[in-house]
Amino acid sequence: MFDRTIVGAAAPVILIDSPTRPRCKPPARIAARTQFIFHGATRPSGLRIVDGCIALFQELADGRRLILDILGPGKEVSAELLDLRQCKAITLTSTQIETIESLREPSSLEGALRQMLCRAQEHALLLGRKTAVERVASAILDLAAQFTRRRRNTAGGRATFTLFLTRADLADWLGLTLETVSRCFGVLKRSKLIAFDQPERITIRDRAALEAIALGRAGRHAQI
Amino acid sequence: MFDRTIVGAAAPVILIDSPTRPRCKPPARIAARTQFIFHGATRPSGLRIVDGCIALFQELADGRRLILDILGPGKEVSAELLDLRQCKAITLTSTQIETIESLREPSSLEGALRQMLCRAQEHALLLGRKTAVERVASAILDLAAQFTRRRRNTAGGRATFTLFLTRADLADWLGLTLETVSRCFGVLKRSKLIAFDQPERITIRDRAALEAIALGRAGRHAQI
DNA sequence: CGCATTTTTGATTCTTATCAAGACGAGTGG
DNA sequence: CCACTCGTCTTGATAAGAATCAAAAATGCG
Repeated sequence: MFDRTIVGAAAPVILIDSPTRPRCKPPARIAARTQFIFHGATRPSGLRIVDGCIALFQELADGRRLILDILGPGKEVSAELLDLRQCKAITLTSTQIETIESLREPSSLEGALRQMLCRAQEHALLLGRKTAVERVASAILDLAAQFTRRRRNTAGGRATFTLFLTRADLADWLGLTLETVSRCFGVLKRSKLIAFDQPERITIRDRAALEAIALGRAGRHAQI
Repeated sequence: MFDRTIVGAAAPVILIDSPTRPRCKPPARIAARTQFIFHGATRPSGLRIVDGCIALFQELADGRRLILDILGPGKEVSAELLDLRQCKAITLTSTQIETIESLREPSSLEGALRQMLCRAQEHALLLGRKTAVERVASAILDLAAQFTRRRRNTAGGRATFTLFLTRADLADWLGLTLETVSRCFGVLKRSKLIAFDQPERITIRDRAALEAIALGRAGRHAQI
């Protein structure tokens, strides 16, 4: 129940409840659904996601869960960014990370903090004032930006990407239930704003319309 | 419609739509409901709230508003903290500020960012996963911590403070409507967890119970 | 092939939003 | 001093949106 595995040489990363014990020399690959927390007391030792997906989340006393942010390739995680709060991290797919001991300028941490705060504020607006469909549209656009691989085939606003989050993860991120998330995907699919055969391979078919909904430009009671 | 007033000597603060033109030598007093934005391009010039209350907020395309944070005495505001996003600030009561050019160590900004992020994450949990009553209970506790004056009379968890926010402000902060906020105040009042004669002078009568609700320890369907 | 997990869909309930009206208080001018 | 207005707060009736409960498809895996 308390499987501690150190990632990296002197890296202050503790893995708990890890279903596997990944090789932990950076760059390391961490198995999907591995929960890990950072040991805050030690020296800065940032990690950058090379490939994969990590969710930062928080829990309420009775188990209600909220995913605070979804981090994709290029995003940084470190004790300084995470230890603030009882915030935990979990990989949503097999994830490759690299240490970034090298670029430890003071500006780096501040920039990362600023970016996280920026995203947190945007997400607060989503949670506080957007409808279910607007939330899902926003999430799809955010994830498309983070996880769409090749630039080609992105013409006309089109983009296809892998959803590393289950409907339940999305629900915990967007402050909804998994059924509502599923229904919103259905609505957007039937309206031909998105397309998917497998539930985790999403294609954006009409980015402009999706953005209009996500930003509330379509109005609160848009029929879609 | 675009009334620019510079606060402080070289302070990069722009007041727009200010109903009055306050004397702007720091420490300055700003009238209630003065909206102001910071000019981000200039050099760091933080402000600290001496007395009063400022709300940071954001708007959606169709006018839906979300207050991101409520700042009381001791809290800092600056271009670095605010410029991130189309986030605006407004005083909720007559507010006195002081410049903090003096303590411009690099650590200060980072600490302030960290604190804002911490509060933003806590608020995200509130917006995403708490019920209306839980949100109002959380807000009351937060505001009590920020705005309760004297330590005396705080025995037994009791505390009385002035609510600078209207029910509509609270609604925009908590992702609710003003009617729902009012009803929740009524519920908490009838349950004797809080008391008030004037709607803006709130007394906490049972802090422990309020905390239990705020933290979700009472369970999602608590009868109160 | 069976089993487990995830997703979808349907029926119903519950919470909160919306719409509406009245109460209260502060400020204004006769 | 008293109507009058304005803004805020409270309360009630109703509606809408999302949650909950339930069950059936789809998918992946050993």
